[in-house]
Amino acid sequence: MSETTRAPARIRSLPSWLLGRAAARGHRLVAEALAQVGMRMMHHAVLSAVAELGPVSQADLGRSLSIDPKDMVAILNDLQNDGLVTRAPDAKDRRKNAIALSPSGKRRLIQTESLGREANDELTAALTPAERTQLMDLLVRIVQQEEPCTETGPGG
Amino acid sequence: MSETTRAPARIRSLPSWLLGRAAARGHRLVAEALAQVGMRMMHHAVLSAVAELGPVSQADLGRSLSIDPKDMVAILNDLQNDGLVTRAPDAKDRRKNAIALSPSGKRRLIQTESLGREANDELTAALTPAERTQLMDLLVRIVQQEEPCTETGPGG
DNA sequence: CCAGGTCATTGGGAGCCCCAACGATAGCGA
DNA sequence: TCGCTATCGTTGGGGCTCCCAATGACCTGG
Repeated sequence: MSETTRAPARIRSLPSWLLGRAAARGHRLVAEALAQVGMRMMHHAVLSAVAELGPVSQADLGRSLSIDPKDMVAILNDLQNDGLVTRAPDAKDRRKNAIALSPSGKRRLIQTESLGREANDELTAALTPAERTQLMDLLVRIVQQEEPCTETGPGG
Repeated sequence: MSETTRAPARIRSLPSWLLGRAAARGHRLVAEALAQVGMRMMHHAVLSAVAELGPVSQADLGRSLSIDPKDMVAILNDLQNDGLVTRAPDAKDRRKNAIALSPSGKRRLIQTESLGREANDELTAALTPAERTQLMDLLVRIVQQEEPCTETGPGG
């Protein structure tokens, strides 16, 4: 078979298709890396978000990361069972849960951030640092199309 | 509302995350567009690939598009039921099915290609044509990392 | 003929995404 | 105070993509 099982140019020329393929590879690499510590991409994302946003409700967490509330429950159950986050009722608003990072969570986050970086380095191995920056810029502009603003005041 | 439901910078800085978000938006846009003719992204991809590769086996199709054989069966069942492709046993190799485009499929493909283009234009609306080209180039290089060769000999 | 590989098909399952509903709570106006 | 509306966490169902395994039919090489 000199046959090119090669790829249809018409499909390949669609950004949506390439994005899907590239995202699939990125997900695979990150998932493999995080599996070393028994975590998934979403686990790491939530852990990282909690670290940055401080004690935060599940709803805010979900909006920040575009995670479905249903999935958020499962993720936080996992993280809580592993002692990586605390889930306490918010005194000011008893509907909310205040999600915060535990000491274990801090330590785990250091690991997962390192693993995530490695995986992303491999993902973008074919790119120069400048190209990687360029890629991020382009992707941000694509993604931001669907979250027009939610402008956050600068002085918190 | 000084909504700081804003996004964790640490996660946002990961190419894998941005790729995932961008791909999700791309998939959503394309899926919405193709739903107008009762098709999904994979349907269009297969249809387009069949048009380019001519009569082709399901296995080759799957390898070209990174589609699981299991999913390929379902997709081709749909396309065949809609009369868009023909699925005939290959005379040379009776294991294979020769998938080919029907006249209806040709017409449908024209529609779906148009719809796909529109959706991708919306997806990349924030980008200049040059930036879009740049994005494609970067994505191609990321994706090609995992399909090293399949060398189609030039001098065949 | 036999062994090993490929092909289409079937099955199970994981992970991410979307929609809908529920009880509990908060905020507001009457 | 009583409703009304909205949000929060939770549960349920379902769709789409991707991965792994197995089967019977078929091709190739020995």
